[in-house]
This record gives sequence, C-alpha cells and structure tokens, in this order.
Amino acid sequence: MMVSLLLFLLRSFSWPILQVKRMVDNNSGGEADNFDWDTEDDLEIDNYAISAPSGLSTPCGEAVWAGSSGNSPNSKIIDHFVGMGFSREMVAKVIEEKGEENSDLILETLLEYSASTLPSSSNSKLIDHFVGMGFSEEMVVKVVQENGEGNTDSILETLLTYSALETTAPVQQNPDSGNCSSDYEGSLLNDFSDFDSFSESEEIMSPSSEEGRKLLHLTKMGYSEAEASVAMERCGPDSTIEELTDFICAAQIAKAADALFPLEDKKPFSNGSIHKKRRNWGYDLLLRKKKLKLEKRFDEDDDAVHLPNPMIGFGVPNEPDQITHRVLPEAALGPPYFYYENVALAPKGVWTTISRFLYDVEPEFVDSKFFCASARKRGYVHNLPIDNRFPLLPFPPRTIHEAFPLTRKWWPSWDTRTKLNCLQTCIASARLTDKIRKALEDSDGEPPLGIQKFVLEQCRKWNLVWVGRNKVAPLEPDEVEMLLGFPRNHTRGGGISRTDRYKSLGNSFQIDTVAYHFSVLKDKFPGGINLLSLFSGIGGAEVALHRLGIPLKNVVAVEIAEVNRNILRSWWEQTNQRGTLTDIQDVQELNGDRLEQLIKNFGGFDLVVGGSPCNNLTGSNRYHRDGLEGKDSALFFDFCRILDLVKCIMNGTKSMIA
DNA sequence: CACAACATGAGTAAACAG
DNA sequence: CTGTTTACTCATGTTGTG
Repeated sequence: MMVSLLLFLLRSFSWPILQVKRMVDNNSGGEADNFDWDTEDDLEIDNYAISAPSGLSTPCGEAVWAGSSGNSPNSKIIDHFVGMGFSREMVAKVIEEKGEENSDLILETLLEYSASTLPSSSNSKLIDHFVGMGFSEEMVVKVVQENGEGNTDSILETLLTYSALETTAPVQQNPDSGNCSSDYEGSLLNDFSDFDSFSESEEIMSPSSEEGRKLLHLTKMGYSEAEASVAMERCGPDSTIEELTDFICAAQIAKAADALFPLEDKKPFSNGSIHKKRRNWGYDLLLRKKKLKLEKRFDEDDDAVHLPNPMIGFGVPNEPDQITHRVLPEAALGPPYFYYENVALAPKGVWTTISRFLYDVEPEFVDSKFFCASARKRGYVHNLPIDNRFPLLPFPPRTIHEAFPLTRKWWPSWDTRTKLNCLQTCIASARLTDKIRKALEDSDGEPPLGIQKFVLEQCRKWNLVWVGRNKVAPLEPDEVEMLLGFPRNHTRGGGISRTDRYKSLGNSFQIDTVAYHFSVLKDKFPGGINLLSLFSGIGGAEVALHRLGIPLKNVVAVEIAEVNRNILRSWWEQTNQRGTLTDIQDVQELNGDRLEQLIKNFGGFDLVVGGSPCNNLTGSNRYHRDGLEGKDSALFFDFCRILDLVKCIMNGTKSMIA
C-alpha cells in the first residue's frame, strides 16, 4: 500500500525532472548574476538545500549518484556529470580547475568545453554528441551534412528547428528514448526499487526514536538531513514517509517548475492531442544560454497557454461558439470529479504547470463578466462533462446599471463602462474618492478631457461607482456579495470585520460561473453529493451546489482562516442543511490516513473542489509575485497531493502495482 | 492587538500607430 | 511587420488609531 502510493505520487510529480531542473534553476543566475539564494522569498527547503555539504542536494540527483563507485563528494560529483554525458576526463579536469564547490560553474565550463571541442572531434563523435542529446541519428547526420561539422551552433539551431517543426514525430525517434512518460517510469522504477530496498534494510536498523528513524529513512533515500528535518517539521510528527517525500518533492518542483516549463516544447492544448517528448536538460541549458531568442519564438508558437478571446471557455449562456464535447486524458477521468480554479492572468508557464500536474487537462478560461456585472478572469481545470450545462436562474444583473440602478442618475455620459472590473480584496481610499470629487468640482458641466481620463482610470482601477454629483465610491460588501452570487449578508456578522469581508469576498468564486460548470452534476447525483472542498473560503462551491438544488450529503471543508470557517458554518446552519459539514483547518492535516478514514465513512467523494491561493500569481501583488513556487501559491501542490490520494484510495491500489 | 486607511508598480498581452 | 501605448490584475507593507 505504502509503496504503491509512493509510486503513484512519484508518477504525478515527474520526479526525475528534478535533477536537472534545479541546476537550470541555479543557473538562471547567469541571467541575473547576483542571484540571491538567501532571499527570504525562497522556500525554506531551498535555503537548507544550498547549505548542504554537496552543494547539489537534489534528492533525485543523489539517487542517481547512489549507484556510483566512490563515496567521496568528489567522485559523486564526477559521476553526476559523467551521467549527463560528459567524459570523465573532462569532468575531472574542470573540477580540478574550478573546484568542486560551485556546480553551476562546473556545468557551465563543461558546456563551454564540450561545445568548443566539438569541431575538432571526429564526425562520429559529433553525431554521437547530438544523438546523446536526444535527437535521432538520421536527423543529426542530415543536419551535419547540411551545415558542415565545423559549425556546431548552426547544427544545434537547425536541429532545434527541425525537431520543433516535427510535432507529430518529434525527437523520440531516438531508439533509446521512448516518450517522456516511459522514460520517467523507467527512472521511477529505479527510484522505486531503491526505496524498496531502503525499506527492507531499514527494518533491520534499530532507530532510537521514531523521528530518528524517519530521518534515517529519508537520508537513505538521498535527501539531505536538512530537507528531511524541514519536511518533518512542516508535515508534523505523525507524517508518513510518503507524505514527507511528497512534501520535499513538491516543494522542489514548485521552485523549479517556473524556470523550466517555458522550455517545454509539447503542445498540450492546441488540438487535444498530447505530445510528449524526451528532453535533454543539459542540452536545453546550453540552448537557453545561446538561443534565447529562438526559444522564445518557440514558446510563443508552441508552448504558451493562450487565453481565449473572448474568454468564454467551452461556452457561456447566451453566446455562440459552444463546445459540448472534449476528450479527457485517461488519467484525468473520475471518480472523483475534480474542479480546480485560479487566476487566469498568472505569470508565464504557470498554467502549463498546473495543467500538467492535473493530468494534462486543458484549462477552461472564463471571464465572469459573461455571467454577472463584474469581470473575473479565471482558469478552471476540471474533468466535468461539458454538455447540457444550464445557468442558475434568475440571471443576475448583467450590467452596472442593472446591478446598481440608483447610480444611473449620477453616471456621466463620458464614463462608458457597462461592466465592473475584477472585484479584489481591497477598496479605494476615501482620499482618492475625495480627490476625484475635487477634481470634478473645478469644472462646470463636462470636465476637461485630462480630468475625464484621470477619473476614468481611477474608476476602472478601483471599481468605483457614481453615488452622487461628482461623487464616486467603492462598492459596499453586500453589493460585492450580490455581484458574486452569494446571498446578501453571507459574510456579515459573527465577528467579521469589514476589511475581512472584502478580503474573503475578493478571494472567492463567482457563484453563477461555477454553478454553470457544476450544473451537469445535477442529474448524476439526485440523491446528493459528497464534497471535498479544499481552500473552501466562504464556501463558494457549497453555495453553488446548493443553489443548483444538488443536496449536500457530506462536506469536508478545508480552510485556514477562522473567519471563513465561521462564515461557512453559519451558512450551513442558516440553510438548514441536512448533511454533515466537517471542518479541517489545514490541508497539511489531510494525510493519507485521515482521507482513508473519511472516504471509508462517506463511501468516497464525488467531487473535489479547490481554488488554491493566488497571492503569488496575481498581478495585484507587487511584492511576492513568485509564481507557483510562492509561499502560498505552492499549496496548489497540496491540491494535487490530496486529489491523487483520493483517487488512489477510491480506486484501490491493486491496479497500481500491476 | 484589531482594525482601518493609505501608499506602493510590474508583468503581460491586447490594441494601436507607424 | 514592429515598436509603442493602453488596459488590467482573487495584494502587501506601513502607519495610525482606539
């Protein structure tokens, strides 16, 4: 059980990529030479990792080294680079020159050497070199003939161009290299058998304490002591080895993902067919340094997740261009159904990563301005059916005037807005609205264009509405509740401050949008639904299902903020729910044992919903827009972890081993 | 300490102009 | 086609008040 679980998790987290990921990550210092490893934004684990003795404490990297001959750090490092395809002599020479401490420097030097020595090497060596990078031998021979063997740069460029163009028959023509998933599985099996043997040998040991036992176990798996300690601290004393490895792995992926996924050259969303390609990461690193512009063009052509315009996803009510059929990757199929949400305008590469971690399901990008009077551009990754959706009735107001008829009287003709922008967690200051009033009072009738522009700019930025002559104001919390589709006063009372109401609402779902997606479940679960609601906030998913008339049987809601848990609990009681609501404070509490118990009690979850923190993704964040590796947004990986566990437990583990 | 008020741009892509 | 402008964004840090 334990072992199969780990295997399952490992597959999801593409473990072997890590090894080179981190190195590329480190090497990004080449673009910003004074890269600061001690910045407080880094995950704790990275700080520990870099201070580890080897300097390269990637667990997977060490797992690779584990089979090597020597025990000294020096031979480990040599083996490591030899494993990447460099000759042992060259590696030894470079380490002698540069020292063994700075692995970045070593790698860079090796890449330089290998590039510069190529022209003088024999033709077959040259071909082997490129074949080793993952190109097919036929292609390499052809390109070398075309370009001449003297110019390795142009060979690389041509090879890259050819392989990028060959989307249907990409680089995996190389007979040694299958597609990436089989590659990964091969590596996974190796890691897995290592793990297995560790498990056995570990039983012979006589650990002094439970913690010491786990520490030993993790270090034997190739993690540094520091990483293991951090993981144990974060996951709690009762955490299992799977959870600990999971934590370390997820944290490292989170850190590395953004640096690397832009380099990916598969086309996940273009036509529904998924191409996976073997990658050679050292090669990518070289290209990244030398062919940045070329890479960028490929990104834009092949890899970038393009937001649809108009942003209607698979379709919205009262709009043409409905898509009612799609083919989901097999791994994505339920049970359970899952539904993940986050901001659409995340930093580059984030949605590619999210999609990949959620079984390569194509995100559905929808702007809630097609459902209500305010915009809300979000991406949703889910495995729900998409035919026969229906909207909540009655339709909410669709324009500002419908939503706030009283503002019509004061609305100037030159303010042409019909929809509000995204409702956020903060509102405009009184000073700003006063400044606007003063600016407008200076002119009779129509204000000068400059003033108009300024006022309109601020109104758009802060979602201000006209509440009097020359007077604009931010929305009241209950008005935000209405726009988002919540019952009035949903967040009011019970000791909730006004600031917290804005914050909780700003972080929430738009009910009509989400309910439209959930509507397909109504026929499937007439007797009610078991819901696992992660990052549940003020209960957007619950409210949406309730308004659809789908009975809530058992709801497990995980939410860190007490005010939000109170709001949901209060709503639950006010609406006379007959099911059971289980509060959990932290996603970290939701380990395998806990889930197993819950699933046993409820007979499984029908739907797993979650919108993980966006603070490190949204453009509103001036300070820590760190992407998925960010302190809060990295909780996305907990969504994946928990979803994987739920799938694993519900589907049983027999098929996993076979 | 809780709460409120206020100041604080950048990253991205579409729209636009040349 | 290319460089420029425009538009938009589930926020954080600091200070002040009671």
